[in-house]
Amino acid sequence: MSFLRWRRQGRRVGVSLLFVLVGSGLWQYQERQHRDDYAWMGVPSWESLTPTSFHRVLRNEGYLVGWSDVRAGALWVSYQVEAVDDASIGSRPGFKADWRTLWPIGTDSYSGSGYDRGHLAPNYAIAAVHGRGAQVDTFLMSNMSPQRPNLNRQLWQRLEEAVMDHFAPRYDRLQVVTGPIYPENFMDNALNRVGFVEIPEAFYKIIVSPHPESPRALAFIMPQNVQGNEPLDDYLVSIDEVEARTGLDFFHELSTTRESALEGAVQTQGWAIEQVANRPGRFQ
DNA sequence: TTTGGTGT
Repeated sequence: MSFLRWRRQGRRVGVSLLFVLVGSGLWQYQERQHRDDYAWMGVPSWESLTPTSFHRVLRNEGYLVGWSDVRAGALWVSYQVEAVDDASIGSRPGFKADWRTLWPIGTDSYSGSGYDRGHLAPNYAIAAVHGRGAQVDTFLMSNMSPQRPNLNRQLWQRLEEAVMDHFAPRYDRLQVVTGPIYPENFMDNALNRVGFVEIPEAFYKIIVSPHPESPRALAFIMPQNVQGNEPLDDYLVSIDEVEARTGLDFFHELSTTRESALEGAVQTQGWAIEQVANRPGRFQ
């Protein structure tokens, strides 16, 4: 190879490298922007890196998913909502498999199990706020978690309705993080699955009014076995409690003082939860 | 039906 040709090739490699660097820089920038739009103060991270807390972030229209390959389920979903004027949404799209999970989780994987395909990012709220494309994405099987019918159709539904009809109108915008809770010892529950999907023992939902100066938050943990007509405020917990049960660290970009103020205790002032705590469900 | 499954 002549010296000139070698130099030309070198330049080509240099240009290609430049493209890769600029391209991946842009991609990372956009990824960062996207995450900021959907996850106030950072996507949930693990408090210590264990096989059960490791997750990959799946991007969808309207919400993000933290997917665990070990659980074959989501550890969290993150999205934002605001009050909407028009309550009507499109009809329910069909459930869809999600090839990104690698696990073969089909739309019929839950049938006959006694568990519902419970939405983590909810159909109604995502559709009403983020549109039809986002609504379709909520029916990905990666957004489903095995949920007992009495929880999914009643207590959990009442909580999701309270988010849109009662909490969202009180503030400009809400950040919601929600997901499953598994037994403390992985081996105790490792084989308790619907198909490949591990069955949680409870679910959490964190609702934040992301005011820069004085953020406010509510957190709930609801177990699988409920009647469905219980008062919502029976299930209030601190965010610290959710972190202890999940091994996740929420809103880690907050300063230490802000984080402990927001997460250390149950603080219901401003939410008027007593007005919705006993509102009946739509599907008795 | 702002949630779903079952059976056709």
